Amino acid sequence: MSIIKDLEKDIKSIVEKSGYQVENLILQPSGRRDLGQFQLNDAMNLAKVYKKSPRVIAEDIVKELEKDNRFTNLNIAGPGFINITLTDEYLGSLLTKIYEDKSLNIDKREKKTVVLDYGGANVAKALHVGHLRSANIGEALKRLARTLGYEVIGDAHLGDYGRPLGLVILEIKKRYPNLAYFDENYTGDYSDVELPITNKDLEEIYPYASIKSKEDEKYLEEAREITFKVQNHERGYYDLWKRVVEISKADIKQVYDMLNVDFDLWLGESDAAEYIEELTRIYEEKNVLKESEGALIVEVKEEEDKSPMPPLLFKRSNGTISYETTDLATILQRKEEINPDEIWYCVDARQELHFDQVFRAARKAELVDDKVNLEFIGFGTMNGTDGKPFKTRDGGVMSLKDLISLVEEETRKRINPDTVEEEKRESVAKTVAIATLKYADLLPFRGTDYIFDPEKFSDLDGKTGPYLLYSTIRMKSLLEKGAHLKIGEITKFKTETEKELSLTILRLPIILDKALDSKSLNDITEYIYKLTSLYNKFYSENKILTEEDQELQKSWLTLTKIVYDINMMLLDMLAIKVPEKM
RNA sequence: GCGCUCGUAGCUCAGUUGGAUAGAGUGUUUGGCUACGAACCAAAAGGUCAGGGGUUCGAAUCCCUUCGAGCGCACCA
Repeated sequence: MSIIKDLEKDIKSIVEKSGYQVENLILQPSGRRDLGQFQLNDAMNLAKVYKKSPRVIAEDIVKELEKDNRFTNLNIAGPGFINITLTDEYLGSLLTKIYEDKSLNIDKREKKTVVLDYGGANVAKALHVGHLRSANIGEALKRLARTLGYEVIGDAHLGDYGRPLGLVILEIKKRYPNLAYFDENYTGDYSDVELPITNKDLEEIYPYASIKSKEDEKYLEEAREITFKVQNHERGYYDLWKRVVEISKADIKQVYDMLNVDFDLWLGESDAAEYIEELTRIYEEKNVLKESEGALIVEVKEEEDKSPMPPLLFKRSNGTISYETTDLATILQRKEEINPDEIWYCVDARQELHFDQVFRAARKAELVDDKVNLEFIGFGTMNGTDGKPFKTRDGGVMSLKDLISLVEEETRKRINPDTVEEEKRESVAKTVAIATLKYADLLPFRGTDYIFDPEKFSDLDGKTGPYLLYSTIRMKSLLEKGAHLKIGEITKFKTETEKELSLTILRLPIILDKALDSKSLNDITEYIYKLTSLYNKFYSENKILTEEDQELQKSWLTLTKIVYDINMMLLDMLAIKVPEKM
């Protein structure tokens, strides 16, 4: 158990010793730092239960707390707030313990297997700014959950099924009608066939076909037919699709690599398609499929629903499979291949209704055990400065690659030529650019729609990724220069800043816990900024390496090392890399 | 129409299982480098927490209501 949780438990038992039962005692930072480091609000709540004045209860509790020599400056304020301050010796000893054993500043949870579905990439479509959030949030959530003891399997769940594939193949057929893939008499091996199509072509072909299908009914019908052929593994069409997926996947992977996003599985919707037969059989056996207007549906509406709840479309009237059904098949696939305790979906908040339907339909056919938690982790939309989904000046979407280059232009200008060797500057510029983007994206609460302004994303001062990298590198540099000095114990504080910093360090486990509960990273991005800026304040107040009081110097270096280690851990959790120099 | 999410400083956002004096960055004004790395630090100014009502010892947070915004409502994914 973490030190802060231990302390909470101790205080809880002290409160109980004073004669009061508390359900859930929370030791929170005092809102009045002039009165104490922590505050207890329980006296006010207990007043109702025990029908006593909260001040009297607070006095009883304080009387008991005073017997403990770890606390000092105990006082009661306002209606009954109890303020608690730790003695310097005690606070220092707690920090020393953390220096010696980092695991004392983290609360592991019981092991669970989780499949995390994130990324949102689609075949034949370039990753654009809209994909940033799922990638960043999903990756960080995965790392956070692993740090707290879960086994997490990240799945890219590539969008490689449905109508888009029909459109792409159709357009390829229009442009290259003589390809062996379209030759019914061809009996050879398709891997020998030369395909004159690059990823760049695909990125142009799909939007072209998509627009055309909206204007040309006949074209759309042809695409539907091809979709059907591919979904039925028809020779030639299916093989070409596989090729297209490979080309596209290689490019997508490259962008995810840049973002330090790493999937354990690169399964796609089409892999789940293997399970559709079995899925259909289960749904037929459970007798939950209904025919409606020529299509097969699952009713998912419940009595107490206030909101509209349309039925889940299982099979379209033209025989093709909807994406609701591939999502159900994916659940079945994960159940059979992985058997997870939870499945998390890190996707756009606008898909909430869709997943609500899918989860209900899954429960209805008992695809997974009741205990298995299916969780929708929706994130907000990135809007432009006009409040509408972000578009570039010419009205198009901005690709992630373009965005990265844009920010990179700014970071390149700021690299210190005295510390970074010339041949490393390009890669450092890229690392800092990625940090800028990721941090800016993870700063708002997950569910918030936020305004995306490329210029603001390129800002390198203040509460930004570069600030954190710069500060962390400076800590490291300091530790290296002071490597010959004593370190390992905190026995002395000179100013309030150091104590504040120490208290912030102690709060880490609570922050991690909260972040995993809310499945949002903004608690962590806020925390790391708070910790770093407090450290920078401390840094500017003192000259550590030239300090003559050796005990103080030792305490300071130890504090530096603890903060440095936490920063490195948290940045890694956010999938932000720290360059050696910048 | 029904439903979901939201409205906090000039701008971008935190803060909501109810706690004391509502925070941060940016922008504006100002001070601090012959460096333990200034992509830093310090200070000032900036708020009827959309409006109104209610519950409570206590409300940005919970309830009701008005106004405003975004999103979603089966054969696209």
